[in-house]
Amino acid sequence: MDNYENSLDSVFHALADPTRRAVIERLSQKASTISELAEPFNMALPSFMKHIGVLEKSGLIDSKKVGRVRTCEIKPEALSATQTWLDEQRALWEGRTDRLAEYVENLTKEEQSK
Amino acid sequence: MDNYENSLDSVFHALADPTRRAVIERLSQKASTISELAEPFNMALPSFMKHIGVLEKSGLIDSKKVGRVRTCEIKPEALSATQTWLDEQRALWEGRTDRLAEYVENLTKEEQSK
DNA sequence: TCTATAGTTAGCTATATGGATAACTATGAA
DNA sequence: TTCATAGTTATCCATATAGCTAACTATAGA
Repeated sequence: MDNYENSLDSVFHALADPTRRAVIERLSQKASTISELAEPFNMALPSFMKHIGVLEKSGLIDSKKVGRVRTCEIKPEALSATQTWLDEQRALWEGRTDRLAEYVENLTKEEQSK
Repeated sequence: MDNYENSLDSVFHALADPTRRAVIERLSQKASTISELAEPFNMALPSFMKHIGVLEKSGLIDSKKVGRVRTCEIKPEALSATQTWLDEQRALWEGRTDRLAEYVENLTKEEQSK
């Protein structure tokens, strides 16, 4: 199994592309075949397949081929790793004693930039 | 302001690098100068500065220079965008009627791969 | 058995990324 | 006013990424 850091690298990288996020959005709703997933994209199939490969290597999706049809499904556990990391950062930030002062300062800046 | 999709692209991309995540972890605890942030990394300063640039363009951090010292601080709002997206995917997945069956299937697979 | 369907494999290209060094600017301190 | 500190700018390089086309394999259906 990959270590936690490597997995964060590959999961965040996989999510940094709109095509791949759209695939995840589809697969969050239902398992789908390669053709079904590729259909909305104006992209050659081998190009699309690279995105599927990136998602699969990151652990965000899983796929199996039955006959000539490959079906993909999401693996929600992989999303959890990123959520955990993000929650940790937020917890650190929220635990800071200087948080309120900073937050007010940010609000002031936003107000000024309007 | 960039649109939501572009911002997800750049925020996820920014987080897909261990150096940049380490910077975020530090800044979640306290605002710090460039030198302080760069110190733990065995990397030339201009290389490190590129990471700071990526984080700043993504909106994850902010910086201002006073005298010759540049101080960076985290902007936790930018983390929220990714958390929102991830929560949405999880909600979709959790709302599925076939969820339980899939979950059991995954558990079975994990069991087999032990 | 022929043919269409559903992917796959093998290359090619342009651009982006993550690193480096060298040389520079600007500021604080002695 | 000289010197060290803290970044910055300009260039360069190797590798990774995201796209393409062409040609292929394997299977379902007529």
